[in-house]
Amino acid sequence: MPELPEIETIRRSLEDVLEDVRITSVRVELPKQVATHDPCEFAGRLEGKRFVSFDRRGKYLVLGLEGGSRLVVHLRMTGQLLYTDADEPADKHVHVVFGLEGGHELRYRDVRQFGRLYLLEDSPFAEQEAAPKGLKNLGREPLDPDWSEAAFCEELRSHRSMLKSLLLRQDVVCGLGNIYVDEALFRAGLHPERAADTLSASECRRLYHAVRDVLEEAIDYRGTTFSDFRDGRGETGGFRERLKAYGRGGEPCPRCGTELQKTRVAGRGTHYCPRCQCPDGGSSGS
DNA sequence: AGTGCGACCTGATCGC
DNA sequence: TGCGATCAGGTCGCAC
Repeated sequence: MPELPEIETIRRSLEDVLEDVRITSVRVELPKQVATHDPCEFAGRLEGKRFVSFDRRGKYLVLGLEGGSRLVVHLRMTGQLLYTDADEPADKHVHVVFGLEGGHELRYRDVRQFGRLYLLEDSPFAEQEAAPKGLKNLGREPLDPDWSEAAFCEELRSHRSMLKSLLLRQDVVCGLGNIYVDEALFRAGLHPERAADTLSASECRRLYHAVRDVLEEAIDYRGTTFSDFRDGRGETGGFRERLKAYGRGGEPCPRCGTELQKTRVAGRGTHYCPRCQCPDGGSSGS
């Protein structure tokens, strides 16, 4: 569930409270959540280090530590990183606890236990065996100023797959998940099952801007909370009520009033307007 | 190259 | 009241 806007929101909220803060202890209660080390070694390498940088790559959070190592976190579906007072009670879903100077803790909480923590070195991710494949093969950052319309259109035309599958691929464009793919396709007026290599130049352009716009707006609203997403301070996001398609199957399309459909495309729940996003392309004008 | 599916998990929800 | 089935979805590995 947490996608680019949610990870970016967490990144910012952690930067506010963790900059130059020292880790005093590390407790791993569910070892499988740490992918790179056993609990003892993980703790030993982190204790005493300060957080010095806060970055994001796609859906990965990259926390830089004093000395150059990096704590990389992928939240998958239900992972949370929560900054709290140490005396705040923790529930059974808190699986890793970083004790911090000043009586606080950073807690990794994950109901479904799909998320992973990686402790990596200073060198490029691609050179590290322990780095997750997905991180090594990450595609372009959709909010990078260097990500051009032309590059995106060329990429689209080189694939025959459905738009939905393609936009979900992190090695093509990183950071999109099920929610923002549906939203971007709705905004662009493109059917999720449309073959990528059949898009006209103007359709490519619409999709490019739809992706960027929806991500930027969602960040402005601090992400989308369906059930699990919280930022580092435990706050929910405000973008949910601004979603136009995702989670709205059966409701009228906000643009034309036709009933929004919920189907399954590429194995995912998919929400779209059968009129505004008609399959043969069309010019969904306005 | 692409597609589809099972695996990994728990909790919420629904039908009976 | 409870029990089983189903769904939710990010990523990986595998089969076709």
